[in-house]
Amino acid sequence: MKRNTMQRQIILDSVKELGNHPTAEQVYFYVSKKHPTISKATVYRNLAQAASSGEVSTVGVINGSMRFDHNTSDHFHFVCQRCYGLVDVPHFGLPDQYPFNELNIKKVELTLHGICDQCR
Amino acid sequence: MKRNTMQRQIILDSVKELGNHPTAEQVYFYVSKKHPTISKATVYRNLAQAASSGEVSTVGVINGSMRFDHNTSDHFHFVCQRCYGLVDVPHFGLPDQYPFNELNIKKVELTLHGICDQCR
DNA sequence: TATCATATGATAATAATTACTATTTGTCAA
DNA sequence: TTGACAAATAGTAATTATTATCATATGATA
Repeated sequence: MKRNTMQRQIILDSVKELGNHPTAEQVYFYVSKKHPTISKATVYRNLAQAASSGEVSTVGVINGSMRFDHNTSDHFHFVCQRCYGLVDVPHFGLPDQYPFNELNIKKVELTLHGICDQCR
Repeated sequence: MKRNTMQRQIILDSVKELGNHPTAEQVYFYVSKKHPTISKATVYRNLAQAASSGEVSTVGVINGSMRFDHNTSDHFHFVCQRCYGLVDVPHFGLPDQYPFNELNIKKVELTLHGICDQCR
């Protein structure tokens, strides 16, 4: 059965505290400050676990690294093609009458790609 | 200036012939049959180039590998969370009046995740 | 055909992630 | 509270996808 470890708690808290769609590496760096002996494998393991249980969500792989998201409510993303920064975009209802409704949809992922204000 | 090489041609043809959202590795395997001495780096290089020039499109990284798409017209995707198979989903118009219209959108990526018929 | 910039092939290097394993630690029952 | 044990951790090796490097080859152009 699942156990409650301090590492797990710190990792999940850190994702929330970081806020902005961090990579596993960034979570590791942040967590290391509070818990210097934590292993990178532990961070990866817990993030993967939390993602599969729905405690955090994933945005997908951007510029080679998976991006995690503390916000598990329905929303979409904008990603800058230059700096790879991520911005939340509010969810909007998708039509119900489209052909993909016959599929077994578990998750809808909508990502907008472009150049952010800072980068233009 | 850009040159027309046999390798480049074979690679682009192969993406079209394969049809179904191959990885670079799968393109390499397929291309190798026609051109046994081709280098994997050449395949990666040409796919990246073709993607940035718009000759092919990319679906994103799925299960650790970038998936390429010969279909450059506007459309969306369904990806099976078990077998990682990809299916095209017809494009539908997205609303114009949403907040993200103030952003500099170059590309809209919509991916549905679920379990495909074969896998259920 | 000579020139030269660009592409290729072969392979090394990198980066992200996962696998492995000895050790530690929550949890639960007595 | 303690003992037992399944599950998690730390540390590190291994894997996998992709990119970098560079000597050689080859399209394109004059």
